[in-house]
Amino acid sequence: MGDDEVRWLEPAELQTWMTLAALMFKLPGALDVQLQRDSGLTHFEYLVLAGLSESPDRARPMSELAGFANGSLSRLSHVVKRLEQRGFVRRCTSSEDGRITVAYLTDEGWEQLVAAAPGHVAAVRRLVIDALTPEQLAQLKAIGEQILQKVDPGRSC
Amino acid sequence: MGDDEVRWLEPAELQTWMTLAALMFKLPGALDVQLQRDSGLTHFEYLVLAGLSESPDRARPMSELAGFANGSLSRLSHVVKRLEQRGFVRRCTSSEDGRITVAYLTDEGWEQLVAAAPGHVAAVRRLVIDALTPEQLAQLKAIGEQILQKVDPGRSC
DNA sequence: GGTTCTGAGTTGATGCGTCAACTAACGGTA
DNA sequence: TACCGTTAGTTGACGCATCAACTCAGAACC
Repeated sequence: MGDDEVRWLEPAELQTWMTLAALMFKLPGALDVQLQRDSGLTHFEYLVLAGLSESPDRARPMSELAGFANGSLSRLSHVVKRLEQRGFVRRCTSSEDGRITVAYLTDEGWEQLVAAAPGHVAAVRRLVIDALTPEQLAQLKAIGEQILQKVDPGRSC
Repeated sequence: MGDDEVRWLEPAELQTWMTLAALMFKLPGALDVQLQRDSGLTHFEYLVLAGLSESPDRARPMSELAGFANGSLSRLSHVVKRLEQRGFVRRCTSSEDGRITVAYLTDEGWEQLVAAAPGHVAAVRRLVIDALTPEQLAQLKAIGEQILQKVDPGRSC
């Protein structure tokens, strides 16, 4: 930083930060465990399938899908390759723009998602939604958006 | 689950959840990038060093350290091995209980931490603390604790 | 005092994410 | 149409996390 004057965290700030840090470490793991055990899917893989299922024709360009699932294009490419090998997804290059690859959900992929969704939603409810009051949910949304603004400015433009 | 009646997420709940999910995906990455670039440390490695530095004698049993850094014992073991190879940490078995391994910070480890801390704290400030009002910080702490209660009941008992 | 049980820690194989390097296609310019 | 820069996507090597299997030390029980 080049500045000797460091503004260290005050005790209250530190406590909040440690709580958030613990949350970031443990919540993803808890969700992955449930999904992996009950459906053989990663949370990221689930988001990929969900992102496709929400789109018209169950199809979406890779870049767009990567943005939706909060991952890099490289990561998505690897994951989609594996999902394709499992028969959940297929790829074809766009006829309009030869650079674009559109991934689309197969019927098996759809069924896999339908089978996985109830358990996943239940886990999200149990761990997050039902642990908070409606007021806290609103607070959390605002807090999350403000932090994301700093972390990743220029998303959803 | 075994129940056909699934309580799906309502739109507001879904939005909050997607925001939190995006946060969980991106905040760890952002912090790791800063630490890796400026200090060659992972966030987890940083927490390990920080956990040792806060302890009397700069030493702590592995299990305790794993709890502090929010990781499994196995993960910690691998990480401490690497940190030991880099000269930042050393291990020795406790004289009181032969099962316990205590890790302790070397002088080089201490210097590494001191060098890394300002940049890391600045990143935490910039991305999280300064993005929120004091009121929101208090809200976030409560929210985080309530979720952690569900995710990992029986921590800090 | 030997046997079993539990808790602490380590290890190696496997699988996933990241990074850098690459291919290929489009758009513009001459 | 040839060249250049840009954008989309893929690939392979490397590093880290996870899981299961293992070792070893204390506790408990008889």
